[in-house]
Amino acid sequence: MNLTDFLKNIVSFSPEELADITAHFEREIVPKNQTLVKEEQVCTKLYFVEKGVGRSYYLKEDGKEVTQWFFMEGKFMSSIESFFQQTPSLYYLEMLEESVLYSITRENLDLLFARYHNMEKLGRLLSTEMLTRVVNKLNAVQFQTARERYDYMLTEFPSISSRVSLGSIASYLGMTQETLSRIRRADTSKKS
Amino acid sequence: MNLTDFLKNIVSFSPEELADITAHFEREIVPKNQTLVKEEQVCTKLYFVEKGVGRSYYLKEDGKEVTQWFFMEGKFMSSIESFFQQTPSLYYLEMLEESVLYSITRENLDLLFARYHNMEKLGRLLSTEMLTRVVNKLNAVQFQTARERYDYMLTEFPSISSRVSLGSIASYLGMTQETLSRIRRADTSKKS
DNA sequence: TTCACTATTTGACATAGGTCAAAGGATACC
DNA sequence: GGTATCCTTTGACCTATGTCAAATAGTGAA
Repeated sequence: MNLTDFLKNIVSFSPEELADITAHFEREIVPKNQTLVKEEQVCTKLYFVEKGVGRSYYLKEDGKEVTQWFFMEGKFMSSIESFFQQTPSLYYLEMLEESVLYSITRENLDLLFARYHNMEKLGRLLSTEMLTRVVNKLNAVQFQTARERYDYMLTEFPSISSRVSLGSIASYLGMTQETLSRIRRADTSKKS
Repeated sequence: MNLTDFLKNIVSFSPEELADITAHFEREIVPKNQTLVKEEQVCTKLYFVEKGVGRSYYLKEDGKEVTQWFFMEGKFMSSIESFFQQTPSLYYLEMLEESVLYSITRENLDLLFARYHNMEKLGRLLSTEMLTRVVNKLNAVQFQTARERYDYMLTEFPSISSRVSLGSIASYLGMTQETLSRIRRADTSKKS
């Protein structure tokens, strides 16, 4: 999914708007396991994932990584609160595969928000969409069994299990990797 | 917190914009325990809570109510996905106290979004703010003990415990009311 | 191919918080 | 003011999932 097509599908930008907007993004190719933002740093960019997968995570007091979200192709990725409030990030951002990203700085994004009414609209729509996704996860995490949470995740991120390590997925789902491993075992024995 | 002041604090609207925007809202006074939206209905309005407290909740298969969110004075309240996608609501909305609300329909809101660039900006800012709140709750619910989740809630909704029933709060926090009751007991014995 | 390292699976056991049931307390209605 | 109803607390017991430790399987570098 490329950036221009993605934007066109959400808001009907004029060709001029679209050209100006995309001109403010910078293409970046980053290797597997690249960290984009560390905890405590201010996140200076918003990224569009054209190719690859990323995740945000934080470290618990005991040093364990907890995945907060996965960012697949065709999604925007950032440490949202840090990026928008320009405060130190609570999260790390990293790419889990070699990836093609389009990045935009806060200043340029603000400039586009101010310049184009349609751009604000895009921001509003993407942010309500993300909100409903997070609410879905919240409901899954809060009231479902480990088993059901795993099923929820497969609908939210269908291709994830083959692309991302067990431990990253388990912490995203709020369970240990042992538990996730046992769930998968139950699955394979059932379906064979 | 009244609507005009609230709006002014977020985006610098001109007086004309502000007057036109607020003119599209309707003041409603609703009694305690009034249901605004039922499950399966499309939520037709977005509400601003001037006075009172509301909550959204859904019913689990076993019929138990699960509180999804509380809406205090000075916040917007709706079944967001239903309102924006015009799909049947997964949630009930109800007011837990006698309340003063300002409501706007989807058509009027869309009209204002289209008419004022600043209005889109307001929508974007409110929606990212809500997103960070939901993310905070998600982190609390997913990785904290019952005790810590209770503390999180007191920072998010400081006055809630005296205004809302134990059961509503417990389900919001993803625990049973028995557990919440035990936490509170531990609190009072500690602090005396 | 082998070695070294990392990721996953499995087992035994521990525990936070759930369930069920009953007893108090508080509230509201007649 | 009494009684019905609802809300909160308490107790006894149970279960899903966590913890810890070890075995096994995968993967990449040389």
